[in-house]
Amino acid sequence: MVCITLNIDQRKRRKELSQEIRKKIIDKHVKGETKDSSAPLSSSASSSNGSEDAIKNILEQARREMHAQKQALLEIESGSSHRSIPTPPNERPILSPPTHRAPHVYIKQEDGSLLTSTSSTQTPLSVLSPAAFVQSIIRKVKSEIGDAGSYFDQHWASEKNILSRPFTSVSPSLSSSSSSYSSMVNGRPWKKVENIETSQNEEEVSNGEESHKIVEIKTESGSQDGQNMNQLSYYPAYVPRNLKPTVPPLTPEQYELYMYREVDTLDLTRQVKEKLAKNGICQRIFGEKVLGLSQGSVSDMLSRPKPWSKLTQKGREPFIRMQLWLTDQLGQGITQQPALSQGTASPSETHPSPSPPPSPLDQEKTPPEPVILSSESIKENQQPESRSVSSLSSRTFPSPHPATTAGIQEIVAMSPELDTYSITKKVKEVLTDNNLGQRLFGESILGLTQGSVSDLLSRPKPWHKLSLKGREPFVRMQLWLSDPHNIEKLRDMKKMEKKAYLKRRYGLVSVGSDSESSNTRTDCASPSLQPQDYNLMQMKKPRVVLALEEKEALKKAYQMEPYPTQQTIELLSLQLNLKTNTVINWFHNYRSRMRREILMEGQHDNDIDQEPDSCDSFTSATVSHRELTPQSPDSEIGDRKPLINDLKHMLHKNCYSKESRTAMKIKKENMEEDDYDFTNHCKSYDPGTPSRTCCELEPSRALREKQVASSHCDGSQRLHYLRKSNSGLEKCHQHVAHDCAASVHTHKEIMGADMSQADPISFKSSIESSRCSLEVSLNSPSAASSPGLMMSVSPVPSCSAPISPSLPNPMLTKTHSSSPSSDMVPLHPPTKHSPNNQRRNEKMANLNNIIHRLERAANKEETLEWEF
DNA sequence: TGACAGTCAATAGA
DNA sequence: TCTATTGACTGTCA
Repeated sequence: MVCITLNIDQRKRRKELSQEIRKKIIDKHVKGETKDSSAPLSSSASSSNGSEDAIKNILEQARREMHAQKQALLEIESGSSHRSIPTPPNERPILSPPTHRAPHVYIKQEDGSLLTSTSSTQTPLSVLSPAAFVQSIIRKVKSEIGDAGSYFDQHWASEKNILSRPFTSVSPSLSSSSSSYSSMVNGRPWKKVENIETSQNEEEVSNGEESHKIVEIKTESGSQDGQNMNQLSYYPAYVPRNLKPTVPPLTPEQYELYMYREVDTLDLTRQVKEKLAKNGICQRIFGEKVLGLSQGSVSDMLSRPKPWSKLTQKGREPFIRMQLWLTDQLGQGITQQPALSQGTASPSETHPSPSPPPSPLDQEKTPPEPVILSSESIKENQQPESRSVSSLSSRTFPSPHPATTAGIQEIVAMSPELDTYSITKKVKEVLTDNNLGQRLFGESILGLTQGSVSDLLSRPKPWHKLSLKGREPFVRMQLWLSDPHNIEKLRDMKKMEKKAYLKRRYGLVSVGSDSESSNTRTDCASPSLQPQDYNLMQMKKPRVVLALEEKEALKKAYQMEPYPTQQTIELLSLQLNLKTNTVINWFHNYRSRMRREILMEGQHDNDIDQEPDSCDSFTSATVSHRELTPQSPDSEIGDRKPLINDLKHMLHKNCYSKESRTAMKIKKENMEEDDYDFTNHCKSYDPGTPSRTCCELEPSRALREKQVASSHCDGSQRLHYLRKSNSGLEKCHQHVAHDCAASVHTHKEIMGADMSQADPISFKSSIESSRCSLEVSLNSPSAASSPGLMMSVSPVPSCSAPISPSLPNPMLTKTHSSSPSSDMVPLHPPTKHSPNNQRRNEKMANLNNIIHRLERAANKEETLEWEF
């Protein structure tokens, strides 16, 4: 309950913030209409708006002052570490509207239909998430005021959090770090540690993870003293920082040169990326030698360049350096690498920004770097783009949606509700029809690994359940779908990947730039396996694979106690001989996955509900739910809408799953062994016709909705809910009367028997048996408190058919075998796929547990409402 | 600190 | 070879 409450609060909070952000953006864009729209793909501001300019000037002035102060502090202080400096609220620069386009977007309408629109006018939002937004403000302020010791790192640590992310440069690692930015770059702590332990020099170890670690560390430590940088890289993030970055900061004069010039950071970074790629320059080297930043920071900047207008002075520094580098005005050590073909369209030629004279600073920061390698760099500098394939994409698959490079997150933030199910469905179709693998798609388009893609495609969360970050992949999918050349491009990538693979395989290319580099481990990997790599491999933590019995035990434990106490966890770990962390992780994962799956399927069911053959009453109930649950932030019911809907979906799913529908279409299936929980219950049950199932399920849903309504709504809203649910029940009654009278009778009998056996307070005791979970729900206060209701239509129990996991339960078996009449009628006929049933059961358990907790919490004050 | 979202990546299965 | 599963992890939030 606590958890749910928190969710509600979080949702509320996010919603408020989201609205606030949207409002800001809208305001901003409304104000910014006069902005220079000619800037191609520019996310930089060209604010010509007077008031904005004034504000901007003030801010800039303030920044300059702060900068001066910081510089002074920098001179005074040395090696200071983090200091938490109280930060006054600061303004958040708002992005000028990039001119990206977000072509066809499937927009989920209120009525559930899809609206495909060309949202060329979509205005981006430079926001990661509402929470991140707020934090970024704080961090930004910190970086602005910044303590001297963490000035540089603070800058990027904060700034990059609000960078807009391009659609194209999709790197799994980067993508994964979108919201937090950190390090998601993929870290497997233990791996990182190993890397850290084993590598003495980050430049020697090109392991991607390690580089990520470096990213993380450097992000924390920021631009450090050059000589210490590498060393610091192997320290935890809390390592005291040095003040001096690898590359001395640009002088105020240099800032001045660019300060008021509009720079298309997007274009700039694109050019840099091209140049890096063409010249095979490693990001890490580039970052350290040219920008004075870690590879991660470079990667971030290149893949998610912040609009110029949003950059602080310090934030602009790297971009200035980039310009200098592009124009060969920086220490040209890097660009003079053999592999670097200077002829490669130096963007500088086209870059509008003036080229300030190379400063001594530049000379310092770009010492010749003979170390640079091509193979290594190739990979690394592709890493920001995306891994392997995506690295190819950076060259050959520039961007399926160039415009979206303005910042996918902006699009996400501004995106209307998308139908994730439809999108994923479509994507799956396209991928399948065109024989395009998930891996390729994921790595090059979504910036995710195959597993994640599979996950997303098969179990897309409802839009409203996704955080901004979580919505990103779906927006990318949407954008990709709208790209008329998406398939061709992906195919090209596939070819390129093949070529790269062949090259590598035959020794032409020693470094993986192909599929194997699909993970960060190969980023910037050295051509050959280093000794430390072997060490790493040896030290690699083996993946834990839980035995079936262990899983079953955990599942049972979960059904009994979804949120196990520490004691329970320890007990389980002892009994199962597992690490407590493994048990904890398992519970986390299981809860999360059950939740997600249920939601996803609920969403799917919603779609199906729209179909003619779906239950009218439920459809109406669904609609009514939507209608009744406005998204007003201050509305309790609104806040609870997701929850209620979730519950509804869960119930719906479990009572009316697609499997059941499928099964119904498929005819009666052979009951498999692990369907025993259903088959045993259904011996007297004829899977029957779809209509019958529908009838059976409908009441339960309506009933459950009623319960949910009772427990989560107040006043008139609750009444409304109840009316609706009653309406559904009435319909169900009708259905039952017409189509499944016999079945209903059976149900009644069954329910009578069942309910008579029900022990409302046998939560714990019921755990002892395998029927635990579902019966927990059945016997939950709400269920118990509405026996009449149960009796009248009965499907609830069927809905809550005993979950009894897959392991046979003597008790259960006995009960059902000996007393057919007491068998619960299955919600749906057993499906052909036994895992589905089992999964459904598990989900049911999950659902019921949730409901149970809700009801338990609401029971005290809502008791009367349960009966009607 | 716990719950959670999101993700990676090893592994299993088709 | 591709996809699905899933243990583990990071970062965020309250």
